[in-house]
Amino acid sequence: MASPQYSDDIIDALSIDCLIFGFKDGELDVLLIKHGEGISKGKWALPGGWIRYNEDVDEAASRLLKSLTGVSNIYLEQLRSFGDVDRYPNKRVITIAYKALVNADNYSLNPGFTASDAKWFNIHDVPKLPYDHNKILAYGFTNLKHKVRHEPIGFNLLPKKFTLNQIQQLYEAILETEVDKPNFRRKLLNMNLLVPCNEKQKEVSHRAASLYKFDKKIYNQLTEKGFSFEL
Amino acid sequence: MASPQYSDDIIDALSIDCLIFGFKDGELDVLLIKHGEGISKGKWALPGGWIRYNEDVDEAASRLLKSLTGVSNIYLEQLRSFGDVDRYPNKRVITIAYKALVNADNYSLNPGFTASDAKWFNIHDVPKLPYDHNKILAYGFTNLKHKVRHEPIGFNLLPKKFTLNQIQQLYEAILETEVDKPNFRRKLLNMNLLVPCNEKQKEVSHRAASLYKFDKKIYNQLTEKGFSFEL
DNA sequence: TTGACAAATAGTCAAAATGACTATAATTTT
DNA sequence: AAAATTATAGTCATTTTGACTATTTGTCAA
Repeated sequence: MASPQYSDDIIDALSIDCLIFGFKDGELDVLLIKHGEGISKGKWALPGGWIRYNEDVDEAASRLLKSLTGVSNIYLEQLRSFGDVDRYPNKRVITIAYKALVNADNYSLNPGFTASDAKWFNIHDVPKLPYDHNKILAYGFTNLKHKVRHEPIGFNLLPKKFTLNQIQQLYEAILETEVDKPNFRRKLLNMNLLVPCNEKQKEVSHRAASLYKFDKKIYNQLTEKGFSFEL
Repeated sequence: MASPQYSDDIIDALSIDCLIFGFKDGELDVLLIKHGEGISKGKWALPGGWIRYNEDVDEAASRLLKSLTGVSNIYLEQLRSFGDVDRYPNKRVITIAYKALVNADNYSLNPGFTASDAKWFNIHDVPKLPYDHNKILAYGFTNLKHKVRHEPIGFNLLPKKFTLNQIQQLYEAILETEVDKPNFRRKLLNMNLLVPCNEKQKEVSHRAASLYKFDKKIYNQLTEKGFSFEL
């Protein structure tokens, strides 16, 4: 058995992959890195890597994401693991996938470690990825579609203050459908999840919309308890 | 690095644990085994073990469950993995937890392999388990509570033909709450998920209830699409 | 400065779903 | 034959929905 000798010894049969969704200009994106070395050099892939013997798996996910992309301090949540025998070439590697939602505007990408580049890709414009990364992405996207109907999700994907239309566009981007505007706002406002900022958006070439923010307490309550948001 | 030499070589940093929920006489149960050997000999724990180099992780879960308890041919679904540094004594082991729902009546338990005993425990009567197994159980139970509101679940937990009261008891056991009977049946029947068998239950000492079964097609549709069943 | 436009926000209304009940029906046991 | 039990049917006021129409507030271009 491989045993931990140095603090950065890694567990060799187990990797981590991060699926990071971003929202920007009404579009849903995914964060990919370009491998700078290794067997997939030059290919775009989900950011990921190996787990050390002396760190929790959750910690490993945050560390890897930060070292590869520069993105830190976000809430990563475990998606599931993928363990088919042949998912990785020439070696048995099981991977644990993590998922996070971020506001793409807030993150400047700084590729590092074994990544030569890092970039946001539109969800519908993702190239063929190595290993089973397309499968992980598909699973994560489906998972997000389900999630959006049962708990609030905009907190991480939207700016602090946002308009009702922005949050509607977010729902539409995730669910890949269009919804009726008046009905959407009525339903959303009735949940008491949003509080008005008493401010208007600026620099738009038409009537400015009111800005809202999330009520943190209600948001957490609803995340805990779940709700139903059918559209 | 440990390398695969024989087909039953195992991956040493990674284990599997199975959380099996059963429903019987209106009660929600969990399946535990008694360790017959190893560092937890004599203790009750979730059935689990090691993954071989030449099997998918999903396969490993089924194989282990069967060899330890005799239960086979059930749909095991991955729950999530647990990877804290200190979750397992003297060694770094990350575990992948699986979950299944079965009709406890249909399964005769046959302890085998490293298990000296296998038994159903009422969900509220589970002893202190080794490692982080109580944490896994708690996570899985919460997961089940959420799930029951968003997709049909009785298919595996109930007998082929069942009464409306049985399915209501199942919901009450999972959600740990009581619900209004007429309203529950109205809501359930309106979903078109159930089809009447045109049969009555037998050998009850009061008015016999009609038996229903699931409409497989609608069941699958709803599982796919999700729904909202707020109580 | 005025009218065309764009988008935000308000309001209408019938239909459906919900929650809290009450009433009745079908059995079996005493 | 009455009492007990559970199934099933029905009532009704309130809330939520879906599909709309209408109005307001602003920019921009002629």
